[in-house]
Amino acid sequence: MPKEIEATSLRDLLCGSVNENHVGERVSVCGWVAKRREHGEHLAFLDLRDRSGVLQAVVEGSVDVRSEYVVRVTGTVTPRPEGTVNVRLATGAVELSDCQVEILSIADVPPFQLDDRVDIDEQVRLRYRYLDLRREQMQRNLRLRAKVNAALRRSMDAQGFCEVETPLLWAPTPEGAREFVVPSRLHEGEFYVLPQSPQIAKQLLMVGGFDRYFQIARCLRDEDLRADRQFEFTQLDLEASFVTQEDILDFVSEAVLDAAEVATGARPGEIGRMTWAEALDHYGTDKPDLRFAMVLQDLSEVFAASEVKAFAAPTVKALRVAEGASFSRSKLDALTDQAKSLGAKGLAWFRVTSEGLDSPLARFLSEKEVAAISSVDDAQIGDLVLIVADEYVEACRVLGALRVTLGARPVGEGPHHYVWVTEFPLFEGIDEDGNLQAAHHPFTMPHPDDLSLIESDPLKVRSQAYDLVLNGWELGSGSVRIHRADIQSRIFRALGISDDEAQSRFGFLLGAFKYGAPPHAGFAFGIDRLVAIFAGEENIREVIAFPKTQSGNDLMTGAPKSISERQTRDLHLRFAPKGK
RNA sequence: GGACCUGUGGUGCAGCUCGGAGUGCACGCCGCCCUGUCAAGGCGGAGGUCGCGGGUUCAAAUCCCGUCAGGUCCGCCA
Repeated sequence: MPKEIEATSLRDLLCGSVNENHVGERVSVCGWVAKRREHGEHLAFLDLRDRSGVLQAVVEGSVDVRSEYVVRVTGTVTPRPEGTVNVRLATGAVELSDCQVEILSIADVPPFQLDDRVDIDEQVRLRYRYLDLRREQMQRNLRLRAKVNAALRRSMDAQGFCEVETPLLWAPTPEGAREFVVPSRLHEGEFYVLPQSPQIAKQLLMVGGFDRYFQIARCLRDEDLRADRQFEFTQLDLEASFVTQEDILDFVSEAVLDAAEVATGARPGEIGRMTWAEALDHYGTDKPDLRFAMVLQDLSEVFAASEVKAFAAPTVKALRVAEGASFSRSKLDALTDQAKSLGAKGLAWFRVTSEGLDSPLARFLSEKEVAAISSVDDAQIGDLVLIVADEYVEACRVLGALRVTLGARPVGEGPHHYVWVTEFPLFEGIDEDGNLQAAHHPFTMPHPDDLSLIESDPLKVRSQAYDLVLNGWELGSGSVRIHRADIQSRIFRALGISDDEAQSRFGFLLGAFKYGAPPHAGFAFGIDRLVAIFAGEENIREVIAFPKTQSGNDLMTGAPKSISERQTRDLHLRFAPKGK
C-alpha cells in the first residue's frame, strides 16, 4: 500500500479517503466517535469522524465507547454486504470489519450535538469553539480560508512581490480608527499601539527600496463590531513603487481572481469599473451590489416646479420595485420608517395599477408627474415606485439603502460581481473644528485634474483612491500616495494640520520622504470578508477560528479580563475611580 | 451613545396576546432489549432558579420597570 501523505505512526488513512480501492487491506484510522449504533451484544456500528469525513466500523460484540471518544480503529476494508451500501456517505460502499478498537481518549458528553441535526445557538458554539470547529461547516470554511491565503501568496510571489512583516507594536498616530493601546513596562507612562493597518510602515518600505511589498497582515481597530467587522481582521496588504493606479488595479485584480479561481473553481472575468459619482448616482452607495439592477432614477427636473410640498427639494430620486404594488400598507409603513431612520423626511410610494397611480399623494400630481412616475425605469402595472426628495447625497443614500433592503439576496446566492469604484472624493465633510476631513487618509494623491481646486473648492476634489467591491461588500481600498512635499503641505493645510502637528504625528514618515521617495501606490483588502463571501456566510465570524462577540467578548477565554496587581504595577497603571 | 429582536431541562423549539400547579414536542443523555444499522428501532428513566433583580397581583415563564448576555442595524470604522 503506498503511504498516504496523511499517514502517521498511528494511522494509515484518513477516514473519508477509504474507498473500494483499499478493499482487502488491513488499515488503521484515527478519529472521534460520531455515532454508535448497538445491536445487542453481538454487533455494533461505529461512525468514525476525522477532518476528511466519516467511516463506518463494524464491531462484533459490544463496545464501550461513547460519542466523541477518540479512538484508533484497526480493521479490514470490506465491501458492504448487498443492500447495506449508504449512498449518502462518501465512504458508504465500504466499511472496516474485524475491528480492533483502541481508546486514545475518553470524552464527556458534549454540550451540544455535533451532527448538525439542529442549529446551535452561536453563543453556545463560541463558548465551546473547539468543539464547534470539529463540525463540517467550520472545517470547510477554515480550510477554504487556508486555500485562499495560499493562492494569494502564490499570486503575489508570481507577480514579483516581496513579503515583509511589519511591527505589531507601533507608535500612536491619532488619526482615523481608534487604536488598541499597549502600556510600556520599561517606559513609565508611555504606550505602543497595535496597528490599525500597516499603512505608514509599507510606505516606509517604499522609501526603503522594496518596490513591490505585500503582507497577509493582521489589523486591529478598537471600533464597534458588526457582522463584517471584528476588532482584529486580516488583510492582503500591498504597496508598489514607480506605478500608477492602473498598475495597482492590475496587481490586485490578478490576486483576487487567482483566489477566486482556487475558491470557486472558476476564474471570474475582468473586473468592471465605475466612478464613485456613478455608484452614488445609480446605486446610492459606494459599495453597490450589482447582482441585481434596480438603478436609481432622477426625477428632479420633472418635479422642479411641483405643487407637491413633499417634493420641494434639490433632488427627487425614484426607485422601481418590480411587483411591489402588492406590498401591504404595513410593509410600506415599515419602509417609510426605515427611510426616516436613515434621515429622510419621508418616503412617497406609488402603486402602478391599471387604473393609474395608487398613492395618498396621487391626487396632487400633475399629468406630467403621473406620466413620469408611471414610466420610471420602465415600470409595469403591478410595480411600485418609491420616491425620496432631499439634498442630492441624502436622497441617493436613502434610496440606496431601500434598494438593498428590497433587492439584495443572501450572500451565498447569485454570481460574484466584482467592481472597482474609482475617483473617490479627497475630502468628505467638515469636522467640529471647521476643518476638512480626509475621505481615505491624508497621504492620498488628488486627481491630477483637480489639483487647482484644493484651496478653491476642496469638496469637489477627486482623489486617486479606489475601492474593490464584491456583491455589496467593501473588500478593500487603496490609493496613489503623495510623494511630493509641496502637494502634501497643501493637503495638510486643507485638513487644518499645522506643520508642527504634522511633524509630531507623522514626522518619521515626512522625514523619510526627504531622502528620495519614489512615486508609490497601494491597496489592502479584507481576507475575512472575501472568504466569507466565497463560503456563502453572512458573517465573518464563520470564517474565523476564535472570533469575538459583538460586544468584544471572547466567550471561550472570558477575555477581556482583569490583570493581576503585579502586572498593573509593572505597567505603571492606576485605575480612576468608577463613574464619571 | 441609540433602535429593534432573542434568552424556557444538555441542545433546538412551542407555551407569553388573553396571568391560574414547570405543561408539551424533537434531539441528546442514562438503563434494559435487539445480529446489518447509518436521523437505527422497542421499552423504561433522569434531568428546570422559565437569564438575573425588583414591581403589580390572591396568583407571574406570561404584565410593568431595571439589568446582564447574544444577535442585526444606526452612530463609529482616516
